[in-house]
Amino acid sequence: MTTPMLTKNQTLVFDVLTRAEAPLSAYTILDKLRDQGFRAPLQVYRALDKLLEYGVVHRLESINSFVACAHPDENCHSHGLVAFAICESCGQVIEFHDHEVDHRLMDWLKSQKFKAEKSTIEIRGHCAKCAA
Amino acid sequence: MTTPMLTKNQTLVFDVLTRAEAPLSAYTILDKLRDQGFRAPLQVYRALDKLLEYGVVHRLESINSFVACAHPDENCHSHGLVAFAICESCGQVIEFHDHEVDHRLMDWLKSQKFKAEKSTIEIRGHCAKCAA
DNA sequence: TCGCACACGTTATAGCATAACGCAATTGAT
DNA sequence: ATCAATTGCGTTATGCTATAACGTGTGCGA
Repeated sequence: MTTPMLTKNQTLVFDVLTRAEAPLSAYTILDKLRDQGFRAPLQVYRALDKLLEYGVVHRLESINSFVACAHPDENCHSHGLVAFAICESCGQVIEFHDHEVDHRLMDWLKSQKFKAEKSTIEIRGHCAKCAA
Repeated sequence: MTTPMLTKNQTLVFDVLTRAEAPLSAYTILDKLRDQGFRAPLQVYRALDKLLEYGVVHRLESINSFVACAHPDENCHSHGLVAFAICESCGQVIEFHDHEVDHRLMDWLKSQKFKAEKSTIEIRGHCAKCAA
């Protein structure tokens, strides 16, 4: 799937996420876009839904927040599983992909005849800088 | 760490989770315990916090729910990472542990000098029965 | 017996997410 | 040209998830 042209709201939300240094909650995004005319959470959530669908934004389930994909040009959906390391001090997120982990998980799921659809792999802790 | 004696509220919450066939939200637990005198969310959350600390209950971040550990007798915290396959039809959860995946993830984190503290691995999809 | 730690109860509030309505613009088939 | 279907948008209201802040009671060691 190739990413279609983004609408005005989608672009605004995506830009905010791209500029952010750390994941943002939907309500934080809303606040940052009030000057651009955003009034209600739904405006943010609707844009996010699409951006997630296009694979240019990721949702971090463990912190109810959203980040721009680390490589929005390629299509993240085709990379297999995505994992995240989230620093609890500075908020920074490192996104990574590991085929070994993918295969191993997929094999296990297969052995259970479990049809995987969505996956969440999130490690919380402290990044190199903050752990010092 | 060995699990200490559970308090009354902790026992009530743990029993509800143990009897449940699927993960429960905190508010669902609350409703199930109204007859036992529960009135407020905090009673549930406080018990859950302890049960999570003891490792006899897991939190499923991607669905804001809680499940009893699949093997509460051993100590789950010493098993390395825990992963879950969550069926979106029947709600059933399969808990599993894979050292290969652990190592692989841990190696990667190490290479980034990232100090891991908590991990979340959750796969949503359809179980063997429901995928048919 | 004083002080501390801990579980508990209650009220209030904060934070995250979606339902349901209606309008406007676009597209594309008839 | 026109109608129907689709999609995005705006608004109000509501529901679900989680915690803050206060106070009470109980047990236990110094």
